[in-house]
Amino acid sequence: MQVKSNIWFEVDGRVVLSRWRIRLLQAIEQTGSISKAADLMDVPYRRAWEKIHESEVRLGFKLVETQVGGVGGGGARLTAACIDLIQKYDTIVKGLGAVLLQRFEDTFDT
Amino acid sequence: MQVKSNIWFEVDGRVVLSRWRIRLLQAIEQTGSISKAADLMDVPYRRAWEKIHESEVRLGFKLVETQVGGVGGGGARLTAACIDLIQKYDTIVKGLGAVLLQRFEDTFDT
DNA sequence: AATCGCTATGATTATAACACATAACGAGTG
DNA sequence: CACTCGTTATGTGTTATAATCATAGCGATT
Repeated sequence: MQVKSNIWFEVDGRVVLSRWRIRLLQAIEQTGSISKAADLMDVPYRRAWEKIHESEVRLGFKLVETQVGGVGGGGARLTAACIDLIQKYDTIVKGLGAVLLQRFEDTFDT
Repeated sequence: MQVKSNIWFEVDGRVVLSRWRIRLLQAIEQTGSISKAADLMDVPYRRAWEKIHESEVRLGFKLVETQVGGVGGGGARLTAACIDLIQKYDTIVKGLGAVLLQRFEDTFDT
């Protein structure tokens, strides 16, 4: 048996940022494209794009600046607002996982 | 925007205990029946029973001792192992929500 | 103008949630 | 002893949700 956790942000009761979405955004930052990020996350492009779009609509601002066509077919990069949000998420979540795991082990004597 | 969290236990990658399931079990403890607990949780009996059964199979021991027929048609009560698990879950989760909220407010200056 | 791979989105399929329905049970009651 | 009653347990069909497949359009570079 193991303990798991998730921490996410909501707007009007709908998810706008979760651990998975954070990883996806970071993958976009690394690869420079939604498509490559989707491959990295092992999900179809469709799903990656949809989740980002969903978050953007709910938040009311863009997380990803995309370019269609051009060299390499196009690409994507994170907006400043997105980078700021990721940073805030990391700050809030940092260390909590470790605390949780420690408590779990203490409680179950592993 | 608000922060949300969930903490759950897994066995072989499958959920065996979550906040929702804890509440369900506690409702069974209070009411003495899965049926009444389901009403309290505002879900059909079918679902309540299924989730409990699922958890029991995955854990390999019973969470709820049921009696079918008899006075009042039957009933249900938590096993000692179940009560122990609930207590462990509460111990682990206790206070984490408050810490999370505090961090959220500090980070977003609310 | 031809290319390339990426964005964007429509259409389809698979999966999970939900609601409905019903059999079996057994302590108490008349 | 036949009957009642509310509960457990489970089958079945339907609906909603999520994942997958497929394809059009773009534009800097060659």
